[in-house]
Amino acid sequence: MKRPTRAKLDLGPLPHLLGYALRRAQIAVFADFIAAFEPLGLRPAQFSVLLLIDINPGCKQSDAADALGIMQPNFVALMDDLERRGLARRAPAQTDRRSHALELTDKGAQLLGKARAAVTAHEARVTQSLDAEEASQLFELLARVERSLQAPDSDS
Amino acid sequence: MKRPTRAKLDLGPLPHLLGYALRRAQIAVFADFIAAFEPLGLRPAQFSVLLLIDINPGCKQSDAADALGIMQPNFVALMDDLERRGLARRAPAQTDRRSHALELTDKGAQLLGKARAAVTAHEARVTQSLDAEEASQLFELLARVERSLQAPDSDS
DNA sequence: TATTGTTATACTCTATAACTATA
DNA sequence: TATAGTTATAGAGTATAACAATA
Repeated sequence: MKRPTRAKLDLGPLPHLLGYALRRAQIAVFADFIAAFEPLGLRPAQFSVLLLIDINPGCKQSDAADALGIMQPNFVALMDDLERRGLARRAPAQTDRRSHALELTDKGAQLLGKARAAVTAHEARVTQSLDAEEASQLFELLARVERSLQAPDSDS
Repeated sequence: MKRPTRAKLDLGPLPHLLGYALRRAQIAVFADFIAAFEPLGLRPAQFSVLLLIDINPGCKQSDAADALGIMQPNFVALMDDLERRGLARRAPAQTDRRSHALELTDKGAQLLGKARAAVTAHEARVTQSLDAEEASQLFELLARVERSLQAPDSDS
């Protein structure tokens, strides 16, 4: 029972800074996600790529990276791994010989099925403390914060 | 004016996953913070350490790391940098010759003054799309989500 | 024996420059 | 001249094991 006797320090205004509160909540939610998806061998980014390809079959690699906010050079290794594991493939694009049309394999579609079930359970856990109205309010406020900071210069 | 002609893909259920929405909002808020604090030479973690030492002068290094959720080995380099820049120091602790009592230098306190002004302006920017009640609601919901995921086993 | 701070290390994520092959 | 994909690389952030000094 011997507790480490760790003194709890005063965090001052930190918990009232939006960035800090967001970071703490995000870390907690991601920890649940990572633990839940570890048996499937999927990290959050890998899951989002499989999902995106399933919804947009044949999409270009650069469009996929752009949609998920992943830089193209970093997306290459991600796709390499999914392809090596037989979950997705780079098919040749019809019109442009430079680009790849991304597709799920049958194995990838099958894994994504399990992932969809896991994500439903995960989502139920991380929103367990919120009723439907509160959850909807939280998403609304998060989207508004993000949108208000996006491209303050709309002329570009 | 020639736009890059980037196709906008369907993100499917991703925006309705709490972890994804949190991550997007957190990245946007941190981008504002990082840009605002770049002139002061402070990253988010460095600012939080200076703030914590100011509020808890003489605190132990391990307590500071624990309070901020930073692992002790990683905190060492953080403190090394702040000490090398003359912003904070490791004073010898009175009762325990193993531990350090963390303190701000005058220079560190002075920089923290500017940082407090910068953080006030930053906070006003990132909450500009929310009224007082909405901001308070957002903090409440974030804290509740985090707390509901913390230590599901309270016996440890 | 356990704790404080430290070193060494490794893995993930992120970011930029430069290359190739196509357009 | 520009784009799609790639390589190489570098920097943060984060994680664990093991050590010396001290309790």
